[in-house]
Amino acid sequence: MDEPRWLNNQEKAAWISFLAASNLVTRRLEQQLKDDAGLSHTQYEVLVQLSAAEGRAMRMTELADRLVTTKSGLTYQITQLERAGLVFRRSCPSDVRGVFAELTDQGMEVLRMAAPGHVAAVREALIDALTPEQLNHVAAGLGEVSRRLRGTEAPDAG
Amino acid sequence: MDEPRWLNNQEKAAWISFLAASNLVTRRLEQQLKDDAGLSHTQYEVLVQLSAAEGRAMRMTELADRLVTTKSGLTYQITQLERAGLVFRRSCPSDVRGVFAELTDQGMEVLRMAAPGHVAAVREALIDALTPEQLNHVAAGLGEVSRRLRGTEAPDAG
DNA sequence: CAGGCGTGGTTCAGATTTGAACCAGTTGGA
DNA sequence: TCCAACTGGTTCAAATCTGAACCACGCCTG
Repeated sequence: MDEPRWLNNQEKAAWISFLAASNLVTRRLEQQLKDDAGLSHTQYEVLVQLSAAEGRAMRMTELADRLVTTKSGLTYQITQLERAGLVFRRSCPSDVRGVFAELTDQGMEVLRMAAPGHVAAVREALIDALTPEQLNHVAAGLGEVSRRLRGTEAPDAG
Repeated sequence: MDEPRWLNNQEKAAWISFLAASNLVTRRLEQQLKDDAGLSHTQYEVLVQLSAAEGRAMRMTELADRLVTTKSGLTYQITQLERAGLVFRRSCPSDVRGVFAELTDQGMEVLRMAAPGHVAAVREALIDALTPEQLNHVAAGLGEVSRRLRGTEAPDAG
């Protein structure tokens, strides 16, 4: 068995800052949304995606894919949002199995109320912490990382 | 109420790639560790931290801090690891309230077995996806982000 | 030395996530 | 036409996470 290629100091630093930033930012935004809008970050993202979609509606699988979550996880969250009146399900005309999640007016309104605070938090946590040039470097790097991972993604199990 | 400073396209792209990369990488590594070593990423990180610590032991709070998790979450995971025989608790001599988590030989061994596969996965997901220069840019940016967030962190509630 | 406050960890109930079935409908080829 | 393989979503039990209480002890001041 070959000696694995351990990380050198630069690489280790990159990895550690990636992990830390990922956790810290996630945690911070989760907090902010919960406090200010009573939404989890996942829920907020659902609203955002739907609000930008054709007819404010999107298929479950497509949505799960965008949010990088599992089918069963999304089923749960959509049920919650439906209960809260922010979203409703309707079946897909072209495929009986399919389900659309559609944003309600109330959902749109909640999103409108939540957005400014959320954007401010995103700025504070990430955007305004960096120079525009730094930000572009980060975007380029992480964009590449995402593209690659999406390409070799395992099929969803749930 | 002032119009919030919405994100421009560059900023939006940066934010989206950050979120996607964060989720995708996390998910991928979680998967790899579970499959190859039967550990969650949190558990793996506990072993890593302890293995690098003085006397292979660390205080609970310190550990929770490093892992960017909550006290109660760590309590749970340490209990799991203790059950598995990879870690044990012992009390702190200088402060009766304090608890040390200490790595067992078996824990060290499990870490040794898991590390190569994990490092390979980290390389594939992040490190080797980028040029060294890109990687340094990313590290610099995310390092700055982490530093800031750590500075203004809310006290742990759990 | 008492009293009040802060800290270190744990406990607990409730919310969420996960992956493995599972059901139903769709598709492609024999 | 028929059937096997696949896809879209849901369900379920088990694992994990979260935050609020809680307990016990350290620390500081009067």
